[in-house]
Amino acid sequence: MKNDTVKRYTVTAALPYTNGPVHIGHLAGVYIPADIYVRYLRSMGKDVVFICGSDEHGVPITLKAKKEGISPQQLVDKYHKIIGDSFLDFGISFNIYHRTSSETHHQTASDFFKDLYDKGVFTEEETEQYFDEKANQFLADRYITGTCPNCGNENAYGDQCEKCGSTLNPTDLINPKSSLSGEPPVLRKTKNWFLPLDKIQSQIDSYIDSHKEWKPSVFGQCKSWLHAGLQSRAMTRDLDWGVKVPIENAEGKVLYVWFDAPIGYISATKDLFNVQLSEAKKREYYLDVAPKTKSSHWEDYWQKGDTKLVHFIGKDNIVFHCIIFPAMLMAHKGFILADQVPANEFLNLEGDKISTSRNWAVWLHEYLKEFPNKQDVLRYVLTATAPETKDNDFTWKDFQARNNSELVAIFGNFVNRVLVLSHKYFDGKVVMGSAFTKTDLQVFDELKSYPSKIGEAIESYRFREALSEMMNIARLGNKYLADAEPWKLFNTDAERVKTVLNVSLQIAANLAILAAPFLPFTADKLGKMLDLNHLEWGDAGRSDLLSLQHQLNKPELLFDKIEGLAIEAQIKKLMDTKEANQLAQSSVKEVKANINYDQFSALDIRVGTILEAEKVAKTKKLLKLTIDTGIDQRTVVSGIAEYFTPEAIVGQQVSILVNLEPREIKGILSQGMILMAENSDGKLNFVSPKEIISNGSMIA
RNA sequence: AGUAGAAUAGCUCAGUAGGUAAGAGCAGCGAACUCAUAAUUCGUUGGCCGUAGGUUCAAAUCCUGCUUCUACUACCA
Repeated sequence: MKNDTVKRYTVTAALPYTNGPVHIGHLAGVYIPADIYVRYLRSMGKDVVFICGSDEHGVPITLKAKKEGISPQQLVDKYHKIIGDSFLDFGISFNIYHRTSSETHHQTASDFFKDLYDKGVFTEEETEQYFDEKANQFLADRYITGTCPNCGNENAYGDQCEKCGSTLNPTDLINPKSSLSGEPPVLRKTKNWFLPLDKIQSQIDSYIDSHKEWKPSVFGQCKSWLHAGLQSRAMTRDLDWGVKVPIENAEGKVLYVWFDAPIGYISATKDLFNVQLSEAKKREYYLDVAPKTKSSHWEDYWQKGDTKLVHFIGKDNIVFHCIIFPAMLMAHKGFILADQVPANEFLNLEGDKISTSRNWAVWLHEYLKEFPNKQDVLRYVLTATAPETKDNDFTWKDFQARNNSELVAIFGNFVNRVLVLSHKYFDGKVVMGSAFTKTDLQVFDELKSYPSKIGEAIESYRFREALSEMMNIARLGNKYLADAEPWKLFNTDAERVKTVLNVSLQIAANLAILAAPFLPFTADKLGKMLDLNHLEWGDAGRSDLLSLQHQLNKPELLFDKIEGLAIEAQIKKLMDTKEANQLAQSSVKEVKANINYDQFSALDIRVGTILEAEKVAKTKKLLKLTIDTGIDQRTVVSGIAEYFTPEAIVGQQVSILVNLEPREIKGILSQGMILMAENSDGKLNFVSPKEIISNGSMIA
């Protein structure tokens, strides 16, 4: 969309799922870039709403609530507050932080569904699903476990066996068990409503094709889906937690969370302008003041063609924001579609994937306790290392280095030296001496180029680049001071010194404006030190922001050095987490039921030697082994390829169960099973005799 | 396993309508300076542009294979 046709902006940030607090990955990938973008637009005087909220439905919420022994509502209440507070603390400037469990949302999502239903958009399908009679609910695939028909793993999930990697349907499992009650589930017929994406594929095709300017990863991901052909997708679920399906005979059914969540953006916008909202609700939604928008109708932000809609998300939600949500909006008619979807990649932490369940994360609410008032440091580091084009790694050492050698040394130091000099020589007054020199004018010229340079980078969603340009202003200031050397001139040419400090102060004043989208707390502090009134982007570039005789306040340090000790403490904390995880995982499994001696002696386990080994084509984990068992030479297929290369194990002695019924795996008849010891982290080891023993020896 | 994206200096990243000798910041090294949180400024060392081929007068850039990482496919948000 061309900028001159844009009248207003609707900016959304992915709704965080409310089953845990938010961490640095969320911040770096979604909320900081979105916030920079919005703060910049506001500073440009644009009409913009910035929308977010808690995504509070779905199966994992109900399970987590059960685990904690509280109701789903209590669970989402708890995390809504934690997450909302974190965003507030970090200066993520949402106009509203709404929630999908709200009345407004239930009504909006329900109406939306009903509208599509009445238009005959959905198809109905009756399928058989596993049902847990004890828990009285249908089971998602992931919550059914059983024995894998391919490899015999007893803990395969309903959708996949993690041992042999095969894709399963829940009905494939032998002895299925509900992970809710532990009882065997029964099959029950159930009806669900499907969005026939296949029927509107051509519309989606042309929508995506009209956005070749999207990031390669986003565009590519969409093309990949379209290439494969869109499938009909169920938009309802058999569950009691969520937005009730608003039609007859749909008891016990709710909207699929990915149907209801994006509608949450719309519900939030409605409540943003809802004048009837109580004060309590306003607090709950982090809606303190009326938004500075030109319109007070939510429709303008969702239905007018001159509104630019931008979704900030992580790469895992691309399909929902670029295909499914647009498909829903197209089917409903009357809504605008996203103009940009700047999806970021993922942030890793100290080399490992961030994981809520493994507690491998830097949680925002914990960070602020350990680094009080250092929101901007984290904002800076996460912007500088944002995973804009590929996954990136956050390390505490890098965090420290960027604070100490960039924020402290370049930005903080420049501001500090200017202010200290001004107070030392001129009692903190803005003064002017001899006329500007050629050098001064060149500095002003360069200064003038920054607002548009930074603005263009932000508007192109290149926040790393924008940030580094902002830092170049501080660099410019440091260099100017070093070249002009006012401390040397003061005794001989005080008039020149006055001018030099004037120029330097104007640079600092510009910094206060241009740093604001990235470092709002710092910009604010700097503004106070300079006693600047609220200035906007349009003022930046000027060389007269501070007028003569203007009194500056006492300088304070903008950033403090972060010592190695604090960093080591953080690293230690992570190492402790790692250890705790290993301990938790290595907790010894329960003993199985007793067997009698006959059952034991029925097992024929022998010592054998691997003669040949080769990878089974098209599999990740399987090796085809030829084993000399002493009795014969036979073929065994074993799922060990992730830990052993074929060359490395030829000649290895192993224990082999030789009287296991043969089974065909990937078209190869496997006659027996190699005994493996499995480590807590899943690593496998051969169970073999310490010394070479003749093949065929019995193990008993 | 398929589909898509990615791989450039120790670290974080720029760099494609193919074209002079591959760039920046940080770290490292050397020097200057002292207003400043030993911060700053100047200079400088680092790259077979993942790997093997191909197209071309010319390839980091285009094509193919391979390796590694990631997401999605996977009614799990």
